[in-house]
Amino acid sequence: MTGASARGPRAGPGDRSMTAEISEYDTARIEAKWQAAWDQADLFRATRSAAPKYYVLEMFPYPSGRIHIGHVRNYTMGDVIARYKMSSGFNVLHPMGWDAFGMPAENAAMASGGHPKDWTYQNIDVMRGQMKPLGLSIDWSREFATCDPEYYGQQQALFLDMLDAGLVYRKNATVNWDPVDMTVLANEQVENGRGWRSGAEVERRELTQWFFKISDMAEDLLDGLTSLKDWPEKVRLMQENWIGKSRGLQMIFPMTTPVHGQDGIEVYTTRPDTLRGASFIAIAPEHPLAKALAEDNADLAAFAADVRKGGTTEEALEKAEKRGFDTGLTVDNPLGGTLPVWIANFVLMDYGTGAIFGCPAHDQRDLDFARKYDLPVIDTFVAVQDGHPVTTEAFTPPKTEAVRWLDHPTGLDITTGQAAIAATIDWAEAKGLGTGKTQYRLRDWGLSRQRYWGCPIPVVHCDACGVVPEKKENLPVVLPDDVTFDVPGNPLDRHLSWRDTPCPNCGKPARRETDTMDTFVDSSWYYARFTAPRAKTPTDLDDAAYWMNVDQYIGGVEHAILHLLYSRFFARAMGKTGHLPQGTEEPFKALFTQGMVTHAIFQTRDDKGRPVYHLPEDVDLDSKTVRATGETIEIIPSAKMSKSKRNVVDPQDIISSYGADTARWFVLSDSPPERDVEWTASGAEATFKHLRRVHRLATDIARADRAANAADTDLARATARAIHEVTEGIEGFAFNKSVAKLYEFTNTLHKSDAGAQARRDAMKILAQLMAPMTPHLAEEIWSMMGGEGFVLNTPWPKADPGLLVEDAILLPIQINGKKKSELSVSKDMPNAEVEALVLGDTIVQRALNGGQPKKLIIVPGRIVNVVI
RNA sequence: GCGGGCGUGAUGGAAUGGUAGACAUACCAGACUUAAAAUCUGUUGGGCGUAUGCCCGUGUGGGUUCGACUCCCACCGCCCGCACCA
Repeated sequence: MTGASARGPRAGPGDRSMTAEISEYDTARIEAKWQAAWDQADLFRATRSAAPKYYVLEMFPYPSGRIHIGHVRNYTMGDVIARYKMSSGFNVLHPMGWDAFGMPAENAAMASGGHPKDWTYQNIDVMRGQMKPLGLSIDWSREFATCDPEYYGQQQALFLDMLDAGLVYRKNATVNWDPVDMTVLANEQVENGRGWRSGAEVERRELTQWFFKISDMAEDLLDGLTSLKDWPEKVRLMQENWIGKSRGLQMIFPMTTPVHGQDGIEVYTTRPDTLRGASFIAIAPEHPLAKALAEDNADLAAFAADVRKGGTTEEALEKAEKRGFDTGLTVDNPLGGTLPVWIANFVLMDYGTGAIFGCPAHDQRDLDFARKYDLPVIDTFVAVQDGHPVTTEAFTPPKTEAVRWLDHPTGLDITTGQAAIAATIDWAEAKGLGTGKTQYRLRDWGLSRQRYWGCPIPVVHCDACGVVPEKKENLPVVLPDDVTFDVPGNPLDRHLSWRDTPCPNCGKPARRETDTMDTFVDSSWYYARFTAPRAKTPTDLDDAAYWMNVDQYIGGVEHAILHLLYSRFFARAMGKTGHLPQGTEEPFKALFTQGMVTHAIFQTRDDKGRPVYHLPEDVDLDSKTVRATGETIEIIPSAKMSKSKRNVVDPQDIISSYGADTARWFVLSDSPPERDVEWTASGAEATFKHLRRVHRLATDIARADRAANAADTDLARATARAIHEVTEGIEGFAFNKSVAKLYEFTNTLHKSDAGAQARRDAMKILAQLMAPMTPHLAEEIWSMMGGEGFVLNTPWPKADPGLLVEDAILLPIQINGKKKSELSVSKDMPNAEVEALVLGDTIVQRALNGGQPKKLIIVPGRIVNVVI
């Protein structure tokens, strides 16, 4: 009997309606049915009990308006983990919320009227409505948006406690200022030195702003990275570089003639070993000395103002030429002689001391500067072999490479930069010239935004008392609703009845702070809030102690630095202010960064050669033409989805044509989760067909009636292997491999000649294994097979170890490392017997041609290699 | 410039020192059909050969090893992150 003939009766035209009723894979009906059943059973509510917990979290979305297929991939991955852990006996916390403050809401209000609040909450409703049909195992009872006063009020409480603990302060800082929109712009909002909305030339302006003291924790944040074993190496490295620890020397060059009360310039350098090569001092245009000099030097003031224009973007800085202004002042060089003091556009005020010594021979920037302004170039070391003086390229070998030192103050001859630096710091400290100092590139986190749609900073400015924290009982400081966006600038500044308020300290008239918080603040502690989203304090320590930390965090790699670093800072800050228990300093135990969903772009060109984009449904892929016009299309594969390129796939369309399970299965299949996955119409279609095949197979198996037979054991073995391999794939975040194994197992089951009961048992296991990926279909099959309760509540299957080991194995035989033959042997056959069988193999004998092998390597149970 | 990653059939990918190409897509062929679709079955890395078979093949060149997609060195190409950080 063949597998094919054993399948149930095929539906002929006559009995079509009957068959349709029983066996049709009706996704709309099946998915709605099971989602309702889960809701009814309140299956996803996270509850505390004696059982172990598992907290799985996907980065919450910004409510931009519609969900994207990329969101589907992100949440499906989390859902696979969540459902797998639920079936494995864990209390699972799998919440969802909205990162709801931010500029797009205000921009929408400016562009088309309306209110940011309405825009945001409407978007949330739409997106929640799009997410629910996906059948995610989310505890919706914990949902919140960061723009809920209930949430941001607690954030204000947190802010006040951090202020109290000295973790927040105010200082002047240079920012990108858009003079038309009258607001501070983030670096990424500056394009070619112009504001991205207004097109106005951006200025660098100094404003008093609020800062979190993240730099205080630089060392701890760096240290903590080593414990994050389940984070991608890449992300840890990016954070390490961002923190940017360096060791150097801080020293003062005395002014030859003190001016404006300054008798020295303090300099920081990581290359004190090149001190002898110093040929000038360069200070930042914002350096106090430069500012003092500018007061009575119009040319200098003009230079500083000119340099300040053009923003602080990377591109602007990269293109900027090295420019300097000679102050005419000099400092004394401790090694003898004097050095001229210049103001230079490439020296940053907020790193180190805002002043450097220039060593043109061993720094390309300094060399460019020296050549331009005709300053000396002094070699301090040369290559050990054929060393030659620096001409047009600075000599900057790795610090680990040994070089020959010329007339070094510490008397060094041949040694590495590393060793020379250490020696010079010791030497300088002994001579009292300076002190060794550790610097971090990480700067304090400026959180002030001159914006309406953000969390108000809960302080009041009083003429008498200064900056006064709002009283906790007055929280939340709620955003006023009656604002307009028809005038540039921050509406809070213009809203007098909101802005003017009595001082919480003395009661006299005072003004509220009108800056709001950076939206990164909102997302820096939401994971903690999810453990007790309705608590009257930022967190509930008992709940936090049970649920924290996040066991698996999943999101885009674009948040590798800022969001994840800020969250790590906040977890520490919340610990210090008593809002999180011990052991939560690293809030995300494991991190997974998933790839994007991409889609081909179909384009033609207009008569001017500009690209014209076409929707996938408008092109014919066989002939590679546009259906309507017959023009030949260019296909750009694997491009990031973008509305303007017309290659966006709307999850809702997919769900309505194929169902949620198809969308979920597709985004998990083929590509490894960390890599991009290409959405193709044929792939989606094929996925649907496969699920329909599984459904039909289940229908057939439910009806079939065949006696137990010898094939039952084979099927049991295949089942055990499937359990083992699918589980391994899920545990190892290789969902594509689990999907492949499920295909394979389905094919095996389909072709199996096993008896009805054996096939039913295998089908039940298949339903269990598919459940994390395609939960609706899995529940449907589970119930068709007579399974009890929900498949989700059924303990995850365990592979019988006895069935995983094969008694007889096919042992490959290699000749000189190439597979030429194979041998069927029992798994634990002694090597001597294997050797005899190998040597008796006809192909081996032919190759040996009567001779003896040079060597015979037997790897028991794996392979044999005959070396001739 | 600095740091990191990747390179395997027509395509997405599998194999992390042991049978390269699992699984899927696409293509082709066959069955069913008046026909098409759907469904089912099968083939498909390249070359030589009637064939048992043989040779080549994981970006390129070299090395280590009985054995290399996998480890090491050099190069080429692509991608990502950071960057006047002294």
